[in-house]
Amino acid sequence: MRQDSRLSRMLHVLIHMNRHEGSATSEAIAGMLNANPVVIRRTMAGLREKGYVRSEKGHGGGWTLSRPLAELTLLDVYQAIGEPPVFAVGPACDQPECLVEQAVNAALGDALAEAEKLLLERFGDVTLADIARDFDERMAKTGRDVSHEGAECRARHVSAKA
Amino acid sequence: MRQDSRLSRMLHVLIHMNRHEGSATSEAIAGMLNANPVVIRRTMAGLREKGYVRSEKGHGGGWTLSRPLAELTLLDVYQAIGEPPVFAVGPACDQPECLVEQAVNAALGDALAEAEKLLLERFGDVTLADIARDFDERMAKTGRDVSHEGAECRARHVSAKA
DNA sequence: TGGGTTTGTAACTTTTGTTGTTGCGTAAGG
DNA sequence: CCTTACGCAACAACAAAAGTTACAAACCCA
Repeated sequence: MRQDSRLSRMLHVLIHMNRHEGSATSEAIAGMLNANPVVIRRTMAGLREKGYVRSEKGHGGGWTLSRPLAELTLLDVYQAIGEPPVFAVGPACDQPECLVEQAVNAALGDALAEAEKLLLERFGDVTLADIARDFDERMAKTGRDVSHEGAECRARHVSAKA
Repeated sequence: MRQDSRLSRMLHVLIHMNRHEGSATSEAIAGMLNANPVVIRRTMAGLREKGYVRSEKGHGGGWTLSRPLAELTLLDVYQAIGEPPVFAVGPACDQPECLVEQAVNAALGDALAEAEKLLLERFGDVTLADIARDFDERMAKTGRDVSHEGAECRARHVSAKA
């Protein structure tokens, strides 16, 4: 099953936007993420509805942050993109008649629910400012900001198997 | 993203096999799960390699359990089917050059790793005998075993939205 | 007002992974 | 030797994210 990268992408964008003066167009953002402008608009729409970003049309338009990163958690962003399914494993059937399958779903569901609860709690604990701070530390170590200077991430479609 | 139902299915099968005298053919199992015999063989192959089940060809052949349910945990079964990815959300890129993306991946990865650890711990805590016991309780309440008497689960492809 | 810029959206294609299907080989048994 | 089953490879169907195309709507500036 393919993984949904929308959350990761939105986090990435928001932090870049914070380090950016003025607004960024979908085109520019798509360039940073090595992605498609329309896909960016599609995904950012959720953030706009929540009031986390604003978009403006026409000359000098684009996207701007409308609240500080310290007031945004991973959970906020996750919810803004529509709370997509967290797990790639799950029951074969949601409303089984078979009592065995009901018991299986209950056991599996309990474990998954617990893990999801923990995950969302962790998401709620981390603000985008925390991530930005981690970025600053990484940059201090490296000595320079290599983000988006040249080659973008091209490793995405490389097979994981050796 | 579509959910992987192999774990759920294998749990379902194993418990039925335990309540079954003798062996069950792929055809019969596929009937119980409302699935395809070839898919069953494909998935059960992993369980066979681990020694959890045996398969025999020819007349009277089929699949049989080769160890008690109390000695099988959800984790064992999960590993037997090849430890498929647990999460449907994940990073856009595994080896990003961008330091922002590295920081995002670190934060996201930490939360996901913690949730996965908890999930697999829970999987390790639950034996198939536990699930079978839960089934017995459900049957006691209902008064009869309605499992696979008539209609199978057909709700699978029904839209979740109202 | 007119033209270029940029978002908003719908429709369609591409891609990736699970599931389903077909076909043929092999082993077991009567 | 013929039927029953599994083993396996190759391919089709399907679902969901991502990419693409096309066009409308809003905005800014000259």
